[in-house]
Amino acid sequence: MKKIKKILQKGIHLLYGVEIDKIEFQATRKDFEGDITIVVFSFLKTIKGNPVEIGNNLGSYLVENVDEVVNFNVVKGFLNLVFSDTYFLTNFSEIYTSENFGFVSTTGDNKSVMVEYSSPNTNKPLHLGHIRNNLLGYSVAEIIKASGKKVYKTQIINDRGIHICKSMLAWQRYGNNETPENTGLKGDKLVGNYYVRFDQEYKKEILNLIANGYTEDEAKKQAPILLEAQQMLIKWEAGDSEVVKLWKNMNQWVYDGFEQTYKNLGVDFDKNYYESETYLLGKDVVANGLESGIFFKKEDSSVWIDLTDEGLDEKIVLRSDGTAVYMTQDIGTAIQRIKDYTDVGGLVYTVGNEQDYHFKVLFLILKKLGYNWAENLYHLSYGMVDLPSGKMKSREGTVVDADDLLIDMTNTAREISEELGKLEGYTDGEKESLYKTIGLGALKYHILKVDPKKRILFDPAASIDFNGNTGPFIQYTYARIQSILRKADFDYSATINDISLHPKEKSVLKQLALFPEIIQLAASNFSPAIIANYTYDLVKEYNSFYQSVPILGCENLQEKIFRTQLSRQVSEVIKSAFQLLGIDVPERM
RNA sequence: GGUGGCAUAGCUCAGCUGGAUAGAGCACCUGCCUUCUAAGCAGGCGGUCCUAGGUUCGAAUCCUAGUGCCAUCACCA
Repeated sequence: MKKIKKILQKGIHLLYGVEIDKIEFQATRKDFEGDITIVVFSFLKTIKGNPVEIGNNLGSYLVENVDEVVNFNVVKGFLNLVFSDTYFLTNFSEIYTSENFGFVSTTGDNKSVMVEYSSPNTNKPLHLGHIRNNLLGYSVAEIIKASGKKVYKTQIINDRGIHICKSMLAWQRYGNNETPENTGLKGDKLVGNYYVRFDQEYKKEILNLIANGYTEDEAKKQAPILLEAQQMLIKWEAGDSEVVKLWKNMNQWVYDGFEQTYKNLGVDFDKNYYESETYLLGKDVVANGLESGIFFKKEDSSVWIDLTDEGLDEKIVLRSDGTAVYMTQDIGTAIQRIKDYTDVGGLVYTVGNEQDYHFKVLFLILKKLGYNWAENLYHLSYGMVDLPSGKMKSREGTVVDADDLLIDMTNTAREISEELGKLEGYTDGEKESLYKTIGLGALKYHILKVDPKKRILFDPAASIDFNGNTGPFIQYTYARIQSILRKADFDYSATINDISLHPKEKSVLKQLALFPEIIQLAASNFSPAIIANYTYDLVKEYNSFYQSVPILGCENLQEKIFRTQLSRQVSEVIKSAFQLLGIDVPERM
């Protein structure tokens, strides 16, 4: 492409005596003949004349002077160039023989990136919203890795605060010493139940107080159970051994439960941070910033930062009683991370778009504190997952539970597979693992294919599709290719360079060649959706090719070899692309 | 009210830094399993790209204003 650009510039100079440094190439649209299109319109400012005539002149010049260009045509102001089959075949053999096609290996020059995702509260189980968060964060981490940077995956566990005390208190009052062991419940589910229980009791007490003449606002503040929870938080901060013991116990239950869900979901972390361990550092930093004048203190001794010059408000960073707020601990956590990993030059936060403002402020504060890495902070902000009934609310029980959803998806995959009945010879264990691969593939693809910043409407009643633009469709194509490769019991390692290409082969080839730039594009946009949509297009092209021409049944050996190689390469790219999305591919289905 | 995001086919979504007649899937209707896996392929139906202006040879895409939905503007996290 660079070569053509150079020659074209030379040609323009020769024919018209002017210099043009910006020349744009684009893939030729399907309905026209050609491979690459140059838009002649954009030259009209420097070259006066009829665009069609200019196109014809430049086209002839290129055909004469560039070996790879064998033909051209001009439609209106569009110059379509036709490339030789040799060019495509050479291109393919480079792709076919390259190791990890499309992936850029990590080099020492690039600063590492830390990607934060998941970051749950430890008072309730994970739900569909967390699933989107986890899938996005995990996938973006994989994509950045593939684009050539070292990546650390991390989460911040929100293990302190009033919400934790609520579950603790309800368990103390109504728990009868229930444990995950003696109930058989997952730890996060057990704790979540008591969080809901707290809310029920709290609401009862409010109604009671209102009946006794309190206003609603008063009742909400004066309910005994809430006061008791607040007492508990104070005791926790003071290090009360009884409370801390209970806290550790119940948090551990939750961690064990999360562990299982993460494992089922197929995500992992290199390092966990706990809010209870970083908020103190945040407080120190605020104290220093107060001395250097970045923050200021109000009469009630709360500490603030003034961001009105940046078009934002004043924002609190420390309460009047000296305790930390959300912002305080986030400042501390960020700094702690760079301390722990000195090679990290930037942080990515996977957090819902309801916190856009928070992160804008956080990034500004860190910049004002003078950290050079503060230039490389990115809030991977994504839209909420809403149900037809509206927002999901844990306290009201209107959530789609993560574990339940994973089981549902596996069940659906099982039903469909059994109906199709293509798995003779598979053991029960192999089947179950396949159902999980397919079910999870459907769910993950369904969520990842949409642009992160858009909100998703999830209807549990209308089940996720397994046909069309879906994970299983792509997995199916992969499995089909594997089946061909299993049957290809001949040597297809030779390099093919002198056959004439079928249009369908050419389309597949063009789509394949895009993979490296797609990875870079997805990385710079932090968007798994770009990978998903690319893969879908590739698979569509391949299936069309598959149905139009024979592969193993091909009579010409050269063509047979080439088509087998092409199929294999497509399956490799599917596998790589799905790896970036955290989706497995099956050998059969 | 201030700020930010979103708005494309009945539904779910693509459409890259402006380019040709706006594309897929689902749903609905036709065809295709005697050949490498039909979770597939080929075709049909379906559009005021929210509205109105502007910039440009050219706008779904950029700018301005408006409308609608969502989020946010807490000594909650």
